[in-house]
Amino acid sequence: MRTVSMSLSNLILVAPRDGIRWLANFCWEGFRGASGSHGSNSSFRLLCSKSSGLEGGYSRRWTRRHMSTKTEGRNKTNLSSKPGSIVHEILDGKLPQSAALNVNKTEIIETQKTRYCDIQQKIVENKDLASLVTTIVFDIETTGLSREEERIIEIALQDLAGGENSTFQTLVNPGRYVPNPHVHGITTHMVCRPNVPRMEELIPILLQYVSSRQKPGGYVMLVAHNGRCFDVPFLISEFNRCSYEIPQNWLFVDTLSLARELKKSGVSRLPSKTSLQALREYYNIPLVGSAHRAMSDVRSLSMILQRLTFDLKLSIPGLVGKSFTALDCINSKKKKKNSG
DNA sequence: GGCCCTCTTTAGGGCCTT
Repeated sequence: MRTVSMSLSNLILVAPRDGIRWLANFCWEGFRGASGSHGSNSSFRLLCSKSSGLEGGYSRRWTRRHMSTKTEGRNKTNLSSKPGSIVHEILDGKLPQSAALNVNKTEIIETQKTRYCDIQQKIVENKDLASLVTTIVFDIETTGLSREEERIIEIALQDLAGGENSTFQTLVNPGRYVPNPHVHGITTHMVCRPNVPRMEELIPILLQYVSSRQKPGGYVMLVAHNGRCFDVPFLISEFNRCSYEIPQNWLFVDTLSLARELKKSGVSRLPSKTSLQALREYYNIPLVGSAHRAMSDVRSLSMILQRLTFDLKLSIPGLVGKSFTALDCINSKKKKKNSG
């Protein structure tokens, strides 16, 4: 009987051949651990933040206010114990800007490309390295579909390892009118509030959260449905807008691609549609919370990922082999521009 | 906007994400 505390690394190391079933068990335990707990809310006090209104304009006045995000789980991590470091980063305005890119952008992009490829290749070739992979399912809600013009208004993540702070969710203040509450139920009034963090305030917290879940010297595999075309490019766009970059050790997996692959293989009688809702209904996964809210979709996707990987006989190295990087998204966009 | 399918590849339409 596997327990939540048993790490995926141990499972993979002991007998890689059974990685498929173990991944499924692991996901299930992680999900059950997170959803079954009452959790603990963690509020991060940000001493400095830009105040904003519906029009999206910034006030340069730094204000003291309480900003809340929410985490759940059982094991302690260094996230909640070090709010000061988050405050420090924002106080000093030490945004990890890509100043170096201005020096020799091409050279750095090539270096990053090599590094990204190295990570994927190494994990696929050396299954022991799979123990260093942290699998996090995530979802975003936005004001619309265009990453150029729209903004993120909610983000949720779930570390499939479970434990305390295994989930992270927060509304995001877009500083503008929310035109599509009929889609997700998130209204302008809910997000355009002083205690709702703006994206530039949230990113350092998000980076620290993911970092807190990461194993020493490890990698992060972020999973989203239709992530390749929507969530990841949207995230890249928002990071860039706030002068941040997606960390180099983040790999991404798109469950839409997995579902399409499974459908194509004929192994499973998947429905013609491969939307999140269709997959949830096909696998008889109960809806937790409101559909189209970020955490609800994350919980559904955590279960769907488990089932898809089981049906596709995929272990962690197999998933990594199907992953892509932020740079892949950026490069494909550039190729499209050049060819057009 | 990338991916997949087909009545296809010299293309177009639908899915999927909010």
